[in-house]
Amino acid sequence: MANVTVPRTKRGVERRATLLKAAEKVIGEKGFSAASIADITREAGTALGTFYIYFPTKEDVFRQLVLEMGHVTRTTVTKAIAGVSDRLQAEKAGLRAFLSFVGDRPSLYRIVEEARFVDPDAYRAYFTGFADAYADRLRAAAADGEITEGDPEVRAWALMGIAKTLGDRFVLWEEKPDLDLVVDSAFDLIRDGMGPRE
Amino acid sequence: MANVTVPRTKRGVERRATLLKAAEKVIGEKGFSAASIADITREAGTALGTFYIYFPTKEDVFRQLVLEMGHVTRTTVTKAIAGVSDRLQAEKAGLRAFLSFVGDRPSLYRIVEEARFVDPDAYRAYFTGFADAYADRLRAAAADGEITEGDPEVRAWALMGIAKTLGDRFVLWEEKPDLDLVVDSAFDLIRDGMGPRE
DNA sequence: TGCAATTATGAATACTGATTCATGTTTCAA
DNA sequence: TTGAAACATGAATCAGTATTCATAATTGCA
Repeated sequence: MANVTVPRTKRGVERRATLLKAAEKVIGEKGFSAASIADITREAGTALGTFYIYFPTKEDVFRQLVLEMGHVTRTTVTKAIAGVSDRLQAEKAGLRAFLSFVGDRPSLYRIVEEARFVDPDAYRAYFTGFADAYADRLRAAAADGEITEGDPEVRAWALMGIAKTLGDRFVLWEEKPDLDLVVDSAFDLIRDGMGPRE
Repeated sequence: MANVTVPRTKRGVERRATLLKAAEKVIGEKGFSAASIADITREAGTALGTFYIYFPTKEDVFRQLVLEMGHVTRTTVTKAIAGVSDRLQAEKAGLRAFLSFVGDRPSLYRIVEEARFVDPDAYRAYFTGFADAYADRLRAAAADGEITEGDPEVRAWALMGIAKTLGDRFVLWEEKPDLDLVVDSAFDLIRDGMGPRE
Protein backbone atom coordinates (compact mmCIF):
# COMPACT_ATOMS: atom_id res chain seq x y z
CA MET A 1 0.00 0.00 0.00
CA ALA A 2 2.92 2.32 0.63
CA ASN A 3 5.27 3.42 -2.09
CA VAL A 4 3.92 6.88 -2.57
CA THR A 5 7.52 7.78 -1.80
CA VAL A 6 9.28 9.86 -4.39
CA PRO A 7 13.07 9.57 -4.68
CA ARG A 8 14.91 12.44 -3.01
CA THR A 9 17.49 13.16 -5.66
CA LYS A 10 17.33 13.97 -9.33
CA ARG A 11 19.27 10.84 -10.14
CA GLY A 12 16.83 8.84 -8.09
CA VAL A 13 13.84 10.17 -9.96
CA GLU A 14 15.44 9.33 -13.28
CA ARG A 15 16.46 5.85 -12.22
CA ARG A 16 12.99 5.07 -11.06
CA ALA A 17 11.55 6.19 -14.34
CA THR A 18 14.12 4.14 -16.24
CA LEU A 19 13.27 1.06 -14.25
CA LEU A 20 9.58 1.59 -14.81
CA LYS A 21 10.03 1.84 -18.58
CA ALA A 22 12.20 -1.24 -18.55
CA ALA A 23 9.60 -3.10 -16.54
CA GLU A 24 6.88 -2.08 -18.96
CA LYS A 25 8.86 -3.44 -21.84
CA VAL A 26 10.05 -6.66 -20.29
CA ILE A 27 6.85 -7.60 -18.48
CA GLY A 28 4.77 -6.62 -21.47
CA GLU A 29 6.82 -8.85 -23.72
CA LYS A 30 7.46 -11.87 -21.55
CA GLY A 31 4.59 -11.74 -19.12
CA PHE A 32 4.75 -11.32 -15.39
CA SER A 33 6.12 -14.70 -14.32
CA ALA A 34 8.61 -15.10 -17.10
CA ALA A 35 10.00 -11.61 -16.63
CA SER A 36 12.70 -11.68 -13.96
CA ILE A 37 13.97 -8.75 -11.95
CA ALA A 38 17.33 -9.46 -13.54
CA ASP A 39 15.74 -9.00 -16.97
CA ILE A 40 14.33 -5.67 -15.90
CA THR A 41 17.55 -4.31 -14.43
CA ARG A 42 19.53 -5.55 -17.42
CA GLU A 43 17.14 -3.69 -19.71
CA ALA A 44 17.43 -0.62 -17.50
CA GLY A 45 21.20 -0.86 -17.30
CA THR A 46 21.38 -0.98 -13.52
CA ALA A 47 22.51 -3.47 -10.94
CA LEU A 48 20.10 -6.06 -9.67
CA GLY A 49 19.82 -4.60 -6.20
CA THR A 50 18.95 -1.15 -7.50
CA PHE A 51 15.50 -2.38 -8.30
CA TYR A 52 14.73 -2.83 -4.63
CA ILE A 53 15.64 0.72 -3.81
CA TYR A 54 12.63 1.87 -5.77
CA PHE A 55 10.16 -0.98 -5.59
CA PRO A 56 9.52 -3.24 -2.61
CA THR A 57 8.47 -6.23 -4.70
CA LYS A 58 7.95 -7.40 -8.23
CA GLU A 59 4.21 -7.19 -7.71
CA ASP A 60 4.65 -3.56 -6.83
CA VAL A 61 6.16 -2.39 -10.14
CA PHE A 62 3.39 -4.25 -11.75
CA ARG A 63 0.82 -2.34 -9.77
CA GLN A 64 2.55 0.92 -10.67
CA LEU A 65 2.28 0.02 -14.33
CA VAL A 66 -1.41 -0.68 -14.02
CA LEU A 67 -1.90 2.67 -12.35
CA GLU A 68 0.06 4.38 -15.08
CA MET A 69 -2.09 2.72 -17.70
CA GLY A 70 -5.11 4.06 -15.89
CA HIS A 71 -3.83 7.61 -16.04
CA VAL A 72 -2.68 7.49 -19.61
CA THR A 73 -5.78 5.84 -20.97
CA ARG A 74 -8.06 8.24 -19.21
CA THR A 75 -6.07 11.21 -20.42
CA THR A 76 -5.96 9.92 -23.96
CA VAL A 77 -9.64 9.17 -24.23
CA THR A 78 -10.71 12.29 -22.40
CA LYS A 79 -8.65 14.47 -24.73
CA ALA A 80 -10.02 12.72 -27.78
CA ILE A 81 -13.56 13.24 -26.62
CA ALA A 82 -13.10 16.80 -25.38
CA GLY A 83 -13.60 18.59 -28.67
CA VAL A 84 -16.59 16.59 -29.83
CA SER A 85 -19.94 18.08 -28.88
CA ASP A 86 -22.10 15.34 -30.36
CA ARG A 87 -22.07 12.66 -27.71
CA LEU A 88 -22.63 9.84 -30.13
CA GLN A 89 -19.70 10.99 -32.22
CA ALA A 90 -17.72 11.22 -29.01
CA GLU A 91 -18.20 7.47 -28.70
CA LYS A 92 -16.58 7.01 -32.03
CA ALA A 93 -13.71 9.34 -31.24
CA GLY A 94 -13.14 7.60 -27.93
CA LEU A 95 -13.07 4.18 -29.53
CA ARG A 96 -10.61 5.31 -32.13
CA ALA A 97 -8.38 6.95 -29.55
CA PHE A 98 -8.39 3.81 -27.45
CA LEU A 99 -7.46 1.59 -30.35
CA SER A 100 -4.66 3.92 -31.42
CA PHE A 101 -3.36 3.87 -27.91
CA VAL A 102 -3.34 0.09 -27.83
CA GLY A 103 -1.25 0.18 -30.96
CA ASP A 104 1.16 2.68 -29.45
CA ARG A 105 1.70 0.93 -26.15
CA PRO A 106 0.85 -2.72 -26.58
CA SER A 107 2.88 -3.62 -23.52
CA LEU A 108 0.83 -1.50 -21.18
CA TYR A 109 -2.30 -2.93 -22.67
CA ARG A 110 -1.21 -6.49 -22.08
CA ILE A 111 -0.14 -5.67 -18.56
CA VAL A 112 -3.57 -4.40 -17.64
CA GLU A 113 -5.10 -7.58 -18.94
CA GLU A 114 -2.64 -9.70 -17.03
CA ALA A 115 -3.48 -7.74 -13.89
CA ARG A 116 -6.61 -9.83 -13.68
CA PHE A 117 -4.41 -12.69 -12.59
CA VAL A 118 -1.47 -10.93 -10.99
CA ASP A 119 -3.28 -8.25 -9.06
CA PRO A 120 -7.05 -8.71 -9.18
CA ASP A 121 -7.71 -5.69 -6.99
CA ALA A 122 -5.81 -3.37 -9.27
CA TYR A 123 -7.57 -4.86 -12.26
CA ARG A 124 -10.94 -4.39 -10.75
CA ALA A 125 -10.18 -0.87 -9.61
CA TYR A 126 -8.96 0.03 -13.06
CA PHE A 127 -12.02 -1.13 -14.92
CA THR A 128 -14.55 -0.15 -12.31
CA GLY A 129 -13.23 3.39 -12.22
CA PHE A 130 -13.37 3.55 -15.96
CA ALA A 131 -16.82 2.00 -16.22
CA ASP A 132 -18.33 4.29 -13.61
CA ALA A 133 -17.23 7.40 -15.44
CA TYR A 134 -18.43 5.88 -18.66
CA ALA A 135 -21.84 5.07 -17.25
CA ASP A 136 -22.19 8.63 -16.00
CA ARG A 137 -21.52 9.99 -19.45
CA LEU A 138 -24.08 7.65 -20.95
CA ARG A 139 -26.66 8.57 -18.35
CA ALA A 140 -26.20 12.26 -19.05
CA ALA A 141 -26.37 11.75 -22.78
CA ALA A 142 -29.58 9.79 -22.44
CA ALA A 143 -31.09 12.46 -20.21
CA ASP A 144 -30.35 14.99 -22.92
CA GLY A 145 -31.88 12.80 -25.57
CA GLU A 146 -28.64 12.38 -27.48
CA ILE A 147 -28.82 8.64 -27.12
CA THR A 148 -31.72 6.34 -26.33
CA GLU A 149 -32.50 5.13 -22.84
CA GLY A 150 -30.94 1.91 -21.63
CA ASP A 151 -29.14 0.56 -18.57
CA PRO A 152 -25.99 2.70 -18.38
CA GLU A 153 -24.07 0.16 -16.34
CA VAL A 154 -24.60 -2.69 -18.76
CA ARG A 155 -24.00 -0.43 -21.71
CA ALA A 156 -20.76 0.89 -20.30
CA TRP A 157 -19.35 -2.57 -19.77
CA ALA A 158 -20.60 -3.79 -23.12
CA LEU A 159 -18.93 -0.90 -24.89
CA MET A 160 -15.72 -1.45 -23.00
CA GLY A 161 -15.88 -5.07 -24.01
CA ILE A 162 -16.16 -4.12 -27.64
CA ALA A 163 -13.15 -1.86 -27.39
CA LYS A 164 -11.04 -4.46 -25.61
CA THR A 165 -11.81 -7.25 -27.99
CA LEU A 166 -11.34 -5.18 -31.10
CA GLY A 167 -8.03 -4.05 -29.64
CA ASP A 168 -6.95 -7.65 -29.23
CA ARG A 169 -8.01 -8.85 -32.59
CA PHE A 170 -7.49 -5.93 -34.91
CA VAL A 171 -4.67 -4.01 -33.31
CA LEU A 172 -2.47 -6.50 -31.48
CA TRP A 173 -2.91 -9.34 -33.96
CA GLU A 174 -2.66 -7.32 -37.14
CA GLU A 175 0.55 -5.88 -38.53
CA LYS A 176 -1.10 -2.96 -40.24
CA PRO A 177 -4.63 -2.73 -38.89
CA ASP A 178 -7.24 -0.84 -40.86
CA LEU A 179 -8.52 1.27 -38.01
CA ASP A 180 -11.02 3.11 -40.17
CA LEU A 181 -12.80 -0.01 -41.19
CA VAL A 182 -12.87 -1.36 -37.67
CA VAL A 183 -13.98 1.87 -36.04
CA ASP A 184 -16.60 2.60 -38.67
CA SER A 185 -18.09 -0.88 -38.52
CA ALA A 186 -18.10 -0.97 -34.76
CA PHE A 187 -19.60 2.45 -34.52
CA ASP A 188 -22.39 1.59 -36.92
CA LEU A 189 -23.21 -1.33 -34.71
CA ILE A 190 -23.15 0.81 -31.59
CA ARG A 191 -25.36 3.46 -33.15
CA ASP A 192 -27.88 1.38 -35.05
CA GLY A 193 -27.59 -2.19 -33.85
CA MET A 194 -28.10 -5.13 -36.18
CA GLY A 195 -31.88 -5.34 -36.06
CA PRO A 196 -33.66 -4.63 -39.36
CA ARG A 197 -35.56 -1.34 -39.33
CA GLU A 198 -39.25 -1.84 -39.85
CA MET B 1 1.65 -31.64 -29.80
CA ALA B 2 1.34 -35.29 -28.85
CA ASN B 3 -0.84 -36.48 -26.01
CA VAL B 4 -3.71 -37.75 -28.08
CA THR B 5 -2.93 -40.93 -26.17
CA VAL B 6 -5.79 -42.44 -24.24
CA PRO B 7 -5.02 -44.51 -21.14
CA ARG B 8 -5.21 -48.26 -21.75
CA THR B 9 -7.10 -49.32 -18.66
CA LYS B 10 -10.38 -48.31 -17.13
CA ARG B 11 -8.58 -47.10 -14.03
CA GLY B 12 -6.30 -45.04 -16.19
CA VAL B 13 -9.15 -43.32 -17.94
CA GLU B 14 -10.74 -42.46 -14.62
CA ARG B 15 -7.54 -41.21 -13.11
CA ARG B 16 -6.90 -38.95 -16.01
CA ALA B 17 -10.37 -37.49 -15.76
CA THR B 18 -9.93 -37.00 -12.02
CA LEU B 19 -6.69 -35.16 -12.54
CA LEU B 20 -8.23 -32.97 -15.21
CA LYS B 21 -11.10 -31.98 -12.93
CA ALA B 22 -8.66 -31.25 -10.13
CA ALA B 23 -6.54 -29.16 -12.44
CA GLU B 24 -9.56 -27.20 -13.58
CA LYS B 25 -10.45 -26.42 -10.01
CA VAL B 26 -7.00 -25.60 -8.72
CA ILE B 27 -5.74 -23.67 -11.72
CA GLY B 28 -9.04 -21.86 -12.04
CA GLU B 29 -8.88 -20.77 -8.43
CA LYS B 30 -5.21 -19.99 -7.95
CA GLY B 31 -4.09 -19.19 -11.45
CA PHE B 32 -1.53 -21.04 -13.52
CA SER B 33 1.68 -20.02 -11.77
CA ALA B 34 0.37 -20.24 -8.26
CA ALA B 35 -1.17 -23.65 -8.82
CA SER B 36 1.42 -26.34 -8.21
CA ILE B 37 1.36 -29.89 -9.47
CA ALA B 38 1.33 -30.90 -5.83
CA ASP B 39 -1.85 -28.88 -5.36
CA ILE B 40 -3.44 -30.65 -8.27
CA THR B 41 -2.51 -34.17 -7.18
CA ARG B 42 -3.55 -33.41 -3.61
CA GLU B 43 -6.94 -32.27 -4.89
CA ALA B 44 -7.15 -35.38 -7.03
CA GLY B 45 -6.05 -37.68 -4.23
CA THR B 46 -3.12 -39.17 -6.10
CA ALA B 47 0.61 -39.20 -5.67
CA LEU B 48 2.68 -36.43 -7.18
CA GLY B 49 4.28 -38.58 -9.81
CA THR B 50 0.95 -39.85 -11.08
CA PHE B 51 0.39 -36.55 -12.76
CA TYR B 52 3.25 -37.19 -15.15
CA ILE B 53 1.81 -40.50 -16.26
CA TYR B 54 -1.02 -38.60 -17.91
CA PHE B 55 0.40 -35.21 -18.76
CA PRO B 56 3.91 -34.45 -19.99
CA THR B 57 4.02 -30.96 -18.48
CA LYS B 58 2.01 -28.47 -16.51
CA GLU B 59 1.46 -26.48 -19.70
CA ASP B 60 -0.08 -29.53 -21.23
CA VAL B 61 -2.95 -29.97 -18.77
CA PHE B 62 -3.57 -26.33 -19.26
CA ARG B 63 -3.87 -26.78 -22.99
CA GLN B 64 -6.23 -29.70 -22.46
CA LEU B 65 -8.44 -27.50 -20.34
CA VAL B 66 -8.54 -24.81 -22.98
CA LEU B 67 -9.54 -27.38 -25.55
CA GLU B 68 -12.23 -28.72 -23.29
CA MET B 69 -13.58 -25.23 -22.81
CA GLY B 70 -13.75 -24.92 -26.56
CA HIS B 71 -15.84 -28.04 -26.92
CA VAL B 72 -18.16 -27.31 -24.05
CA THR B 73 -18.79 -23.70 -24.97
CA ARG B 74 -19.50 -24.53 -28.56
CA THR B 75 -21.85 -27.31 -27.58
CA THR B 76 -23.65 -25.15 -25.06
CA VAL B 77 -24.15 -22.18 -27.33
CA THR B 78 -25.01 -24.30 -30.34
CA LYS B 79 -27.68 -26.15 -28.39
CA ALA B 80 -29.13 -22.94 -27.06
CA ILE B 81 -29.37 -21.48 -30.53
CA ALA B 82 -30.60 -24.63 -32.22
CA GLY B 83 -34.30 -24.25 -31.51
CA VAL B 84 -34.52 -20.55 -32.31
CA SER B 85 -35.52 -19.79 -35.88
CA ASP B 86 -35.33 -16.01 -35.58
CA ARG B 87 -31.67 -15.23 -35.97
CA LEU B 88 -31.78 -12.08 -33.95
CA GLN B 89 -33.43 -13.90 -31.09
CA ALA B 90 -30.78 -16.55 -31.49
CA GLU B 91 -28.24 -13.88 -30.56
CA LYS B 92 -30.07 -13.31 -27.36
CA ALA B 93 -30.36 -16.99 -26.57
CA GLY B 94 -26.68 -17.47 -27.30
CA LEU B 95 -25.67 -14.62 -25.04
CA ARG B 96 -27.78 -15.93 -22.23
CA ALA B 97 -26.44 -19.44 -22.64
CA PHE B 98 -22.89 -18.17 -22.58
CA LEU B 99 -23.43 -16.14 -19.43
CA SER B 100 -25.09 -19.07 -17.69
CA PHE B 101 -22.18 -21.22 -18.65
CA VAL B 102 -19.71 -18.74 -17.20
CA GLY B 103 -21.65 -18.93 -13.96
CA ASP B 104 -21.60 -22.71 -14.00
CA ARG B 105 -17.93 -23.16 -14.71
CA PRO B 106 -16.11 -20.02 -13.68
CA SER B 107 -12.84 -21.89 -13.49
CA LEU B 108 -12.89 -22.91 -17.11
CA TYR B 109 -13.74 -19.39 -18.09
CA ARG B 110 -10.82 -17.91 -16.18
CA ILE B 111 -8.52 -20.51 -17.64
CA VAL B 112 -9.36 -19.55 -21.19
CA GLU B 113 -8.63 -15.94 -20.39
CA GLU B 114 -5.34 -16.83 -18.78
CA ALA B 115 -4.43 -18.82 -21.87
CA ARG B 116 -3.62 -15.54 -23.50
CA PHE B 117 -0.51 -15.45 -21.36
CA VAL B 118 0.18 -19.10 -20.72
CA ASP B 119 -0.47 -20.49 -24.17
CA PRO B 120 -1.09 -17.74 -26.73
CA ASP B 121 -1.52 -20.19 -29.58
CA ALA B 122 -4.28 -22.06 -27.82
CA TYR B 123 -5.92 -18.79 -26.92
CA ARG B 124 -5.85 -17.55 -30.41
CA ALA B 125 -7.07 -20.81 -31.85
CA TYR B 126 -9.93 -20.85 -29.41
CA PHE B 127 -11.22 -17.41 -30.21
CA THR B 128 -10.48 -17.47 -33.89
CA GLY B 129 -12.39 -20.69 -34.32
CA PHE B 130 -15.28 -19.26 -32.45
CA ALA B 131 -15.24 -15.95 -34.27
CA ASP B 132 -15.08 -17.52 -37.69
CA ALA B 133 -18.17 -19.58 -37.09
CA TYR B 134 -19.87 -16.56 -35.63
CA ALA B 135 -19.03 -14.38 -38.62
CA ASP B 136 -20.44 -17.03 -40.94
CA ARG B 137 -23.73 -17.02 -39.07
CA LEU B 138 -23.91 -13.24 -39.25
CA ARG B 139 -23.13 -13.23 -42.94
CA ALA B 140 -25.88 -15.72 -43.64
CA ALA B 141 -28.36 -13.82 -41.50
CA ALA B 142 -27.56 -10.60 -43.32
CA ALA B 143 -27.93 -12.29 -46.70
CA ASP B 144 -31.41 -13.39 -45.64
CA GLY B 145 -32.29 -9.93 -44.46
CA GLU B 146 -32.75 -10.98 -40.85
CA ILE B 147 -30.14 -8.50 -39.72
CA THR B 148 -28.70 -5.43 -41.41
CA GLU B 149 -25.53 -5.48 -43.45
CA GLY B 150 -22.23 -4.81 -41.72
CA ASP B 151 -18.72 -6.20 -41.52
CA PRO B 152 -19.28 -9.72 -40.14
CA GLU B 153 -15.72 -10.04 -38.86
CA VAL B 154 -15.80 -6.87 -36.80
CA ARG B 155 -19.30 -7.61 -35.63
CA ALA B 156 -18.40 -11.10 -34.52
CA TRP B 157 -15.49 -9.89 -32.42
CA ALA B 158 -17.46 -6.99 -31.03
CA LEU B 159 -20.26 -9.29 -29.94
CA MET B 160 -17.82 -11.72 -28.39
CA GLY B 161 -16.30 -8.79 -26.55
CA ILE B 162 -19.66 -7.84 -25.14
CA ALA B 163 -20.27 -11.37 -23.94
CA LYS B 164 -16.82 -11.67 -22.35
CA THR B 165 -16.97 -8.41 -20.50
CA LEU B 166 -20.49 -8.88 -19.25
CA GLY B 167 -19.43 -12.30 -18.06
CA ASP B 168 -16.58 -10.77 -16.08
CA ARG B 169 -18.54 -7.98 -14.55
CA PHE B 170 -22.00 -9.36 -14.02
CA VAL B 171 -21.44 -13.04 -13.55
CA LEU B 172 -18.03 -13.50 -11.97
CA TRP B 173 -18.15 -10.37 -9.82
CA GLU B 174 -21.73 -10.64 -8.68
CA GLU B 175 -22.99 -13.13 -6.10
CA LYS B 176 -26.46 -13.38 -7.51
CA PRO B 177 -26.36 -11.80 -10.96
CA ASP B 178 -29.60 -10.62 -12.53
CA LEU B 179 -29.10 -12.31 -15.88
CA ASP B 180 -32.42 -11.12 -17.24
CA LEU B 181 -31.56 -7.49 -16.79
CA VAL B 182 -28.12 -7.92 -18.26
CA VAL B 183 -29.20 -9.98 -21.24
CA ASP B 184 -32.19 -7.77 -22.00
CA SER B 185 -30.20 -4.56 -21.84
CA ALA B 186 -27.34 -5.94 -23.87
CA PHE B 187 -29.66 -7.38 -26.44
CA ASP B 188 -31.50 -4.09 -26.84
CA LEU B 189 -28.17 -2.48 -27.54
CA ILE B 190 -27.23 -5.15 -30.04
CA ARG B 191 -30.54 -4.92 -31.83
CA ASP B 192 -31.18 -1.18 -31.85
CA GLY B 193 -27.95 0.54 -30.91
CA MET B 194 -27.93 3.73 -28.89
CA GLY B 195 -28.52 6.22 -31.65
CA PRO B 196 -31.76 8.16 -31.42
CA ARG B 197 -34.25 7.19 -34.12
CA GLU B 198 -35.14 10.07 -36.36
C1' DT C 1 33.75 22.22 1.47
C1' DG C 2 32.19 18.34 4.51
C1' DC C 3 29.26 15.08 5.93
C1' DA C 4 24.78 12.71 6.62
C1' DA C 5 21.45 10.90 3.82
C1' DT C 6 20.67 8.64 -0.60
C1' DT C 7 21.61 5.73 -3.89
C1' DA C 8 24.43 1.79 -6.37
C1' DT C 9 26.29 -2.74 -6.52
C1' DG C 10 26.23 -7.81 -7.21
C1' DA C 11 27.41 -11.84 -4.62
C1' DA C 12 25.08 -14.71 -1.34
C1' DT C 13 20.85 -16.38 0.67
C1' DA C 14 16.51 -18.94 0.69
C1' DC C 15 12.99 -21.04 -1.09
C1' DT C 16 9.79 -22.77 -4.26
C1' DG C 17 8.28 -26.09 -7.24
C1' DA C 18 8.61 -28.71 -11.83
C1' DT C 19 10.23 -32.98 -13.31
C1' DT C 20 12.60 -37.55 -12.78
C1' DC C 21 13.22 -42.17 -11.28
C1' DA C 22 13.82 -46.50 -8.87
C1' DT C 23 10.68 -49.35 -6.74
C1' DG C 24 6.23 -51.47 -6.05
C1' DT C 25 1.28 -52.61 -7.31
C1' DT C 26 -2.65 -53.44 -10.41
C1' DT C 27 -4.81 -54.67 -14.65
C1' DC C 28 -6.24 -57.64 -18.24
C1' DA C 29 -5.62 -60.46 -22.34
C1' DA C 30 -4.50 -64.97 -23.45
C1' DT D 1 -4.18 -68.42 -13.65
C1' DT D 2 -0.33 -65.64 -15.00
C1' DG D 3 3.05 -62.46 -16.52
C1' DA D 4 3.92 -58.48 -19.39
C1' DA D 5 2.20 -53.99 -19.86
C1' DA D 6 0.17 -50.16 -17.35
C1' DC D 7 -0.06 -47.61 -13.69
C1' DA D 8 1.17 -45.65 -8.75
C1' DT D 9 4.22 -43.75 -5.49
C1' DG D 10 6.87 -39.94 -3.23
C1' DA D 11 11.58 -38.94 -2.10
C1' DA D 12 15.36 -36.85 -4.50
C1' DT D 13 17.10 -33.90 -8.10
C1' DC D 14 17.76 -29.57 -10.28
C1' DA D 15 17.11 -25.14 -11.79
C1' DG D 16 15.52 -20.65 -11.48
C1' DT D 17 14.95 -16.39 -9.28
C1' DA D 18 12.99 -13.09 -5.71
C1' DT D 19 14.96 -10.78 -2.08
C1' DT D 20 18.69 -9.42 1.26
C1' DC D 21 22.84 -7.35 2.73
C1' DA D 22 27.44 -5.67 3.52
C1' DT D 23 30.12 -2.58 1.13
C1' DA D 24 31.04 1.52 -1.78
C1' DA D 25 29.97 5.73 -4.40
C1' DT D 26 27.08 10.02 -5.03
C1' DT D 27 24.39 13.75 -3.92
C1' DG D 28 23.04 18.06 -2.04
C1' DC D 29 22.32 20.89 1.85
C1' DA D 30 24.32 23.49 5.86
